[in-house]
Amino acid sequence: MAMIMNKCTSVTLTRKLSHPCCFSSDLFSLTANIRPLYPSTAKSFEFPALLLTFLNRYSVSPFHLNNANVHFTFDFNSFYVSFIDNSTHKTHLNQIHAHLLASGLQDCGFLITKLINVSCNLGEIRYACKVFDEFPDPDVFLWNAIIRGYSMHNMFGDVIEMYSRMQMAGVSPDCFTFSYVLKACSGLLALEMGWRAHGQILRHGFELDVFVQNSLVAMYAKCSQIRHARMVFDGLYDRTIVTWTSIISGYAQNGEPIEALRIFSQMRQSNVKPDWIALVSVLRAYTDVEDLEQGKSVHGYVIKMGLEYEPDLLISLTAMYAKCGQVTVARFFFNQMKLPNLILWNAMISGYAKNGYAEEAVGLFREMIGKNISVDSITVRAAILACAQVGSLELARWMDDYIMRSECRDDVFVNTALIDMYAKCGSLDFARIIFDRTLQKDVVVWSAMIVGYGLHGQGREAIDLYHAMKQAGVCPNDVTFVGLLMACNHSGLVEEGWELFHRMKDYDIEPRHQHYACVVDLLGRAGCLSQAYDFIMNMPIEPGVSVWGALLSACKIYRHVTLGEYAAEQLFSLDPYNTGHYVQLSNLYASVRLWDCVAKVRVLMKEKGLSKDLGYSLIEVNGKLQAFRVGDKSHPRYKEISVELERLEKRLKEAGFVPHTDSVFHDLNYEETEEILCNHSERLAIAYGLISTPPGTTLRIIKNLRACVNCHSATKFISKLVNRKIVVRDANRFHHFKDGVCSCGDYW
DNA sequence: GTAGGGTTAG
Repeated sequence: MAMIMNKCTSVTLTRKLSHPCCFSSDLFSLTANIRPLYPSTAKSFEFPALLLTFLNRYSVSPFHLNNANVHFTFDFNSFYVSFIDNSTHKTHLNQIHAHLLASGLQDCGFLITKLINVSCNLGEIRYACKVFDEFPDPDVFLWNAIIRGYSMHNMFGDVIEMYSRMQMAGVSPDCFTFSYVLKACSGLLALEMGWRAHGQILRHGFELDVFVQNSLVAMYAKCSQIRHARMVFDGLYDRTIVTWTSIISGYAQNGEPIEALRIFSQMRQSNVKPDWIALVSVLRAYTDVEDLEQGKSVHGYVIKMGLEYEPDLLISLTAMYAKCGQVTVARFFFNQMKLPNLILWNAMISGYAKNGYAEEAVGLFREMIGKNISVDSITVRAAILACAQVGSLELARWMDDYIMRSECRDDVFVNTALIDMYAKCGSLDFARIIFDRTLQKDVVVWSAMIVGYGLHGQGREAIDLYHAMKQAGVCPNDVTFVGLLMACNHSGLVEEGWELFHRMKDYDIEPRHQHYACVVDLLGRAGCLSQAYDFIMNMPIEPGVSVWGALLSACKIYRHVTLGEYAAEQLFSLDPYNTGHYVQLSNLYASVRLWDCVAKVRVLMKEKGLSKDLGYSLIEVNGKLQAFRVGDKSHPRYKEISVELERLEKRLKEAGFVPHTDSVFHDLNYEETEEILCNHSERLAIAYGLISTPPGTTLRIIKNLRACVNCHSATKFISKLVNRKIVVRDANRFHHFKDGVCSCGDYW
């Protein structure tokens, strides 16, 4: 065997190999000959395997080796490339690096570039940096390699820093550099930087590069500049699936799912076939608009394309089903997943929470914690939303306690959700504690607290907070005013509410349906029904369900049948399948004893296949929620409850309580009516609360419907008779009963 | 060696 050194970059090997069977041992001897040249590397690598790869590259088969004198050039660069490519650890790279330096190859930039790329692939970004810094005069490839390393590890700040160092070093960027830089701008939401990069791209003449173009579209979309993204997109002649996906997801991310879907159909017309990432974006848009049918058809397409095993696409499908209310289907997918990732957990939990499956949401959240799966602020927010729905203060306390010990404790979004949760679970005091300890309160934090006060009918506190908010230099928004107007309504501050409504224009806030509905409610509460009607007629926007609903409520309170009928007509045409409107009208008729009309409404409902929602009340005792339905006798302690109920009834009568009979749905005779009223679920819950808690304990009740006049009146009496605070959350708001009065001032 | 995706939403 002969070995001729050809300077430092290659050797030529000539060898006559004797026998077919000896191939591996021949390789071994070959190795043995090379080894002294490279003592350090030879020790650490699977040298023969590498050499075999190498021989293949030069089309030297074992056959050749066995039958002829083999004569080939051993190229050192390729040799190093093989070594670098096959490295699996930093120590390998370090040896090669040392060897390169020792062989005088340190100037061979492309090998160092390779070394840096592989280091970065192995996650050794610090090491890559060290190698980079030791290289005397890096070219654009080397700069790109180190920038790529930072980019692939989402270290976008470092990408930008290296980019500016590169510019200072006087090295011109290329298309690759700009792809990385734009991606970093997207990641950092650094629009200013993105603008500058765009300018430089034009100056360098890279605006026609498809990668650069796609990166620009994505950057503008991520930085909420969807119009600019669109301008770039519209200017493109060649659009790849990546371009289309960027603009589609851009619209979806910027809250314009309809436009996203419009562009998707354009894409289909251009005969561009979607891949799984494109479908993920499309699914997101259908998820946002909660279009189950279209979502399902995407699912069909996924199956047709054979993409149903793409894990991340399955996650999007699960999220779509969960958000569109198909939680059982979603759960099926969820269960199929071997190792659900955080996004999937979040999609499932928020799907449950959003669709009223609060128990399931909380259960899944507990499961995550039990399994030590790390959660993020999105998980926590979905769980908080579920707790707010459940309405259990005990559960709310548990959630709060968990968050205090987690990394989310200073997250503004999480704290806002906590304020909302406590308010909805009946405790403004705890809501206020969260509010007070939230640093850097933004307008939404202030608004959440104001809405909380509104929910509980504490109008004065809401208005005080509004002034404090302005004092703190925070500008109110439309939600703030919804909270304020609601607060005024719920506590009878008619003048103040009217005044606040007119302050909205000082902040350039266009009133929306909710604001108008609040004003109608305010006027209605004051008994100014014709003013309320005029106000509606002069609205600059078409009055919607909430506005007519407010008018109908007021008509019911003041027994104004003709106006009430008019409002109901509007409601029936806008929202024909909402049972509540029919019940309201029926109650209005009942209040003036127009039993024929009550019957007519009942027939109307029957024709439309509607039935009155079953009322139920929940009461929390020792952290457990107990449900009571109207006339429910299934409770294990029903006997005791009914004894207590009778006792209460007797005491109520003695105290001079006269049942109101006009709020019932049926035109029954007096005795029957009274009995049904007595069994109203709220009363059952109170009776149970009284027998299962020590004297003086506040009773907390949650109802699914609005409070009825009779129960409301009775609960006022009871609060005085038994000397208890009773907090009732109905479908609309909170009632705090104490000493015979309710915080709502008898208007709700 | 470059570009595109998902979970929340007061």
